[in-house]
Amino acid sequence: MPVHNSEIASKFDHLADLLEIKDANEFRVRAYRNAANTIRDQSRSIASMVKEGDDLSELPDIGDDLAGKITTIVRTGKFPLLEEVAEDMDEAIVDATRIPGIGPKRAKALFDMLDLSSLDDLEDAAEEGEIADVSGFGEKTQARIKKELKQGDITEQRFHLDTAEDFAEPLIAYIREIDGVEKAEIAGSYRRRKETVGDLDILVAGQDGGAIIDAFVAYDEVDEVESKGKTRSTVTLRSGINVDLRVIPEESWGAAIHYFTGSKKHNVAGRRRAQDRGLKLNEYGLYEEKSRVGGATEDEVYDAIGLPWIDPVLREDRGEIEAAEEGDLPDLVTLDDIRGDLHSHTTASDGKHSLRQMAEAAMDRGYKYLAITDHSKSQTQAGGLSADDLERQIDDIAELNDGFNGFRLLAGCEVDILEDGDLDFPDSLLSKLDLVVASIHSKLDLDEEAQTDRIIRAMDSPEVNIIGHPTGRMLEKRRPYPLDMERLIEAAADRGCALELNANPNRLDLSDIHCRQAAELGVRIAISTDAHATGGLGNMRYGVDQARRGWLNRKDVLNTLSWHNLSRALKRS
DNA sequence: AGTCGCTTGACTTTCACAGTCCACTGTGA
Repeated sequence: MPVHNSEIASKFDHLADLLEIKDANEFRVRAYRNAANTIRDQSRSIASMVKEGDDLSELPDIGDDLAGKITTIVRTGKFPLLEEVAEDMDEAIVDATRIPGIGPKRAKALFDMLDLSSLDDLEDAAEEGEIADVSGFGEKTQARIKKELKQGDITEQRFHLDTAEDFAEPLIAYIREIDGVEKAEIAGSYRRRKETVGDLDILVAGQDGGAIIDAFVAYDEVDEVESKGKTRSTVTLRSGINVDLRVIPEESWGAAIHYFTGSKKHNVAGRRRAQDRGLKLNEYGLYEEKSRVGGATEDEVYDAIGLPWIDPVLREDRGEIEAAEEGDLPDLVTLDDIRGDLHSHTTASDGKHSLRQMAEAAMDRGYKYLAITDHSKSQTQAGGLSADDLERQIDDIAELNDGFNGFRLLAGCEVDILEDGDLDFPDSLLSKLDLVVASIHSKLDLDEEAQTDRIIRAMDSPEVNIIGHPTGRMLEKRRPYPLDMERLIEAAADRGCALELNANPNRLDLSDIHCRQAAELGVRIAISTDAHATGGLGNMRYGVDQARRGWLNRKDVLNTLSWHNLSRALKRS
């Protein structure tokens, strides 16, 4: 099985982590991180590029040396340098850097000075008050470590949806080829398109379960077989993700896929309805008394409990059953409804591709428009544009647009919201743009009231069309900054300002729940990829999935509008 | 250390802030 891009990228990132802890040359560390980003952003499979003999050093930030290392990883699955560096290192130090405020230097210092070997050790040391005694550490740091470790979500491993797909899609393709497999599908939160996935639940319809499972555990990414029987098996893949496989007879398919898709609460509600109708619903089928009366398809299951089929993205018991009963299920937005992307970056700031390259990639996706929204001047580390740079970019975009037919680049900016809610550029400049996204990138630690006020003040400017990644969360990595979302959404509604649903699978910010709240108050949502390279535009589908989980219709989503209607919608005053 | 554009060497994100050592370092965006 070919090595996935994400696997190569995380090997490089892992090496960078270890080197950083070892206090290696910072440029060396950065070389690996840059390469990891390049690899992750590639829409083509690096493994297949190696197979076809493509020159990897053509890729940005990849030279002869890294091209060689990548080739080795693809051919052998091994990365000798990483193994060598990891040999005398404690992985727990890497885990400790996930504690906010603890980076490689401090983690290493703590583990060395206190002779620790696990996060549990670290927690004990914090409890005992030993950390405050280490030079460079004090009471505050100790209290923070104690608090973060107590919350306990540091080590729980969930996978972002895109990473899970990397592992799941080849696996399900493999399973479908196994002799005797009639049907195979991934259920669970993966099918519900939840933003992170804990493990993969795979359902197979087939006769000879034993043989099917033998073939399943022979999949070459299987690292460990935890259990293995005639109807079910649990394994861990080398990526660390757990996979549960269940084999059922085809006549149980509908009941089983319904059951394994969940959510648990949705299932409980469904079973209750079955009971009310004198039926019993379980994973094998629908039963009246002792006799089976259905369950071959999901339609049959829902029909038996008096409901139309409900899309998996809605199955959270958040009112979908009542809505189905009333014939009031939402007409969910689809990827085909999307006419363009309203947040992207170019080489002018921290993107990887030019205006023209981004435009062509957007046209290839069938879009009618793409907004270029490079960073503003305060974002120095992201190469933020000066006012002059932005003026020039506006001209460049106008010139490019003259050459396009039926497509339009929108001149925009992702302007920083400063601490007091002022914008990084004056309205006089922003008014020259087609569209303005305003985002927070600094001062993430303000209290709830200040942070909420700050964003609302930014929305007071009539030039601001969209608030970018509104809560600042990074899935599994950074909690949202404290915000009064209700007040924020109301303020957005009052001002006719849209909120972004950032489609990057590391963010998916807004959450499904906030999307729904916003739409209920009439706030439009922009589903935007925040692409930093042409490949990043492909993340749109994750945003659409999230929007669907948030019950959004086509009309709730800003970038389903034609340019003609969008340009009118962007005029706030 | 590694890339890139040039052939032998220049360049690689910058800056504010918290926290502890009150001048400095590490962290995080």
